Amino acid sequence: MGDVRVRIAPSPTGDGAHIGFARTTLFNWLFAKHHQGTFVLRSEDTDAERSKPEYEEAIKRDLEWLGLTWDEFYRQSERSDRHREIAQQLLQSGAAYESYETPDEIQAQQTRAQQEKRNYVYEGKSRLMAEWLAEGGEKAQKAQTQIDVWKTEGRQPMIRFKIQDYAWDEDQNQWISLPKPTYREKLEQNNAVVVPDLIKGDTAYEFENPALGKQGAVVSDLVILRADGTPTYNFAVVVDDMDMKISHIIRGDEHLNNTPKQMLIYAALDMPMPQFAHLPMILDKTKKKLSKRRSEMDVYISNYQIKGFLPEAIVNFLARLGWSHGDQEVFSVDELIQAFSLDTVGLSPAVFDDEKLVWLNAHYIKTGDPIRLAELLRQQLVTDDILSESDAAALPSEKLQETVTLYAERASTLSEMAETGRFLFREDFAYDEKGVEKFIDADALTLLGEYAQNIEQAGDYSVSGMETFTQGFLDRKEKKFKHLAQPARLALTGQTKGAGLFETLTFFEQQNVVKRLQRAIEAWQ
RNA sequence: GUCCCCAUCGUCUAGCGGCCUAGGAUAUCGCCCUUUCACGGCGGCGACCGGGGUUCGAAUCCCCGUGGGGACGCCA
Repeated sequence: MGDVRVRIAPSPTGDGAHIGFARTTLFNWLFAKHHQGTFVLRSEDTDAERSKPEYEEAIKRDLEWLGLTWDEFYRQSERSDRHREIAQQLLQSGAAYESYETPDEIQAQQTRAQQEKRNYVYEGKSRLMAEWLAEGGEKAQKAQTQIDVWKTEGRQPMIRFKIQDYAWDEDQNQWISLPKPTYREKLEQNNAVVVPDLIKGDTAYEFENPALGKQGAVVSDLVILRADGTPTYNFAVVVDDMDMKISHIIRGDEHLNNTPKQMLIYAALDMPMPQFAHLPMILDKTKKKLSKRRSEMDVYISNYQIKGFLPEAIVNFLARLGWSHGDQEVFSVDELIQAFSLDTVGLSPAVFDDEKLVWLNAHYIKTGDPIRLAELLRQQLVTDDILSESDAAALPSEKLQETVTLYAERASTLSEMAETGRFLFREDFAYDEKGVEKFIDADALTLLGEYAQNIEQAGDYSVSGMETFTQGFLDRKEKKFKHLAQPARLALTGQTKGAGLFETLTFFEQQNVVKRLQRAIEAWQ
């Protein structure tokens, strides 16, 4: 498959990686790993308004947390000289030209389009001047005069890339046809630019031409360099992908319509095309594009981290969003790398619903390494304000591991584990009211009291030892286990649910058990 | 409005012309296990958007509808 080089190109404008981006990243990463290729991270920070260094850091942090590490890193803003250089090159070759319209004039064109109930296209006055200039003769004179006027007005030109084959002619008061740029001519088959896509197959784009009354994709001459010399997205992407020798562009579906424009730039530069693969998007529960602003759900990876999700669960979950491998649901990272292929990426968009993520997370908690989970739980206890940082740090790892074994089968997230297990680390828990009502009466209090008194005599303070001891105790009192179990659980944990009684019991020091039992009895008298 | 993409259980998906009275997972419901809660085991409910073709045969191929989504910037 040659040298596989893929990239992801986030714009650092949000608070870290969100679900959709993480999924695209994962697919790129898996593709690179599968082919022993190179995975490039490129920060598209050319939007000076919205881009911030801390956002870039947040994205890196999230990707690292997920284990999606990159081989090379670039910052688009640091490449503007190169972008200008290529823009100049296009200018020299006649594929691009200087465009002098002011924002107000463009606005006016948009308004005009709206009034005439047609799609906005760039009317191409500067384009026409460029054509005339190239033509020479009288027209060129006229064009030069116009350009000189613009210049004396102090207008700073931006640079546009030639795509359209029409322009509005003011003199004739009508749309006129222009010759197609040669690279467009070369690229088109049956008057259409065909995007070959590894996932979608071929998509043909025929362009609109108002001069011919032809409907089609709305494509105007593309602004590639703003008046201030900064590049625009569609242009910078091509230059960067070209320079970075990207072999496969794997990105969201929403970019499919950009692809013909980008292909045209490759063609104008006479550069080889990368292969394209457009992934179906991820939708929110209302079936709209998953968005940071609109979607009323967690879209940030970091939020899932805070809620106690494991990175391997998220990776596994994300992998199965739009990709499948037969009936297999659970994949280790190595299995994913092994099995991943663009051939088995689906075509339809997937709704993001975290139900299955919760299940997967529970699975990974159940099967995970207790030593690692113990440390994660330690952090979670702090995150969830159950323990102070110093108290959490002081906890012995064994106690945390014990907690993990006690609750791994009962918790879907680390946060849930920390929350349901909070009584293990704190004395100030409340008793479940319904439970007290249901299980605590005079008999239960008496039994608990006697049990508390006897417990100190238990010789073997282990799970099995306590089981034997308790059975003996109950036999003497002629009581069944069910008479003791729930009252004791309530007294020790405040809850009517939880791990086995003896496992819970032996989690504590023997004296602490007595203390907790007595405290509960006092509270219930 | 124009262009583009998509269409199987609530959700994620398998299916690439006969293996389909459509499979798995999740969610949900029931039963079992059980000191509680879970886990686990077993079972139930639940889908091929509609209409035309093509074919001996269509969830699968084609066309037309319908529905959903996306893109139409000096944002990325």
